[in-house]
Amino acid sequence: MKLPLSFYLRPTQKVAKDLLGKTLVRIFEGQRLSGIITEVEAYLGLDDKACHSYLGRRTARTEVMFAAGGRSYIYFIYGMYNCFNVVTEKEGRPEAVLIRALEPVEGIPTMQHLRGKESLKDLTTGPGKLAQALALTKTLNNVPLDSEELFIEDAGVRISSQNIVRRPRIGVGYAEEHAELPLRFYIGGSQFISKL
DNA sequence: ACACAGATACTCT
DNA sequence: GAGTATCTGTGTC
Repeated sequence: MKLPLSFYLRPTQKVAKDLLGKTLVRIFEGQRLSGIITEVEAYLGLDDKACHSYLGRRTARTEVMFAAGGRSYIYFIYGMYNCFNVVTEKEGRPEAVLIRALEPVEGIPTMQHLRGKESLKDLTTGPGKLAQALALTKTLNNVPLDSEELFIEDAGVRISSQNIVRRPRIGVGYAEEHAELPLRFYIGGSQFISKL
């Protein structure tokens, strides 16, 4: 079943861990494209130098993060890729979870076409890759995650906390003393991780 | 198995 | 104008 919006109105690190094993679903041209979430990163708002909303930076781009949890935050990066996040916490607390990798489940041929790649392992193992595979673009920024075209389901997969690996986040070297915080979470042993 | 450069355009200073 | 929560192809060991 679809996760209720209340799922997202909780501390960001809890939401991040609880997202592992859930199924991200995108309805694209009437077809279900989906995958099990295997890797995420938490971005902790005002006090987090790696976060776009650090110190309350409020711009056209970051505006979504200030809304109540349960919306999509999709931003464009490196002139080529999109990254998909879920906004967490209550209104006014600009925090989010970046979805970094999926295990592809439904609509694999369509994902292969959207990516221009065959290999299952190259389909959704990275934030830019999975956004491309699920056709997550600017038009899906700031939509509620109980909408028709984009939502997250609980398919009953349970990940024990013993099987969750915590590591520093990827690509946030600019964040100085916050760069090494262990805010990246992934399913131990999964083949569908962006990097080990 | 790494390591590095180039692509490419939006966002904010 | 500078920097970017990335990916890919190419080169070298």
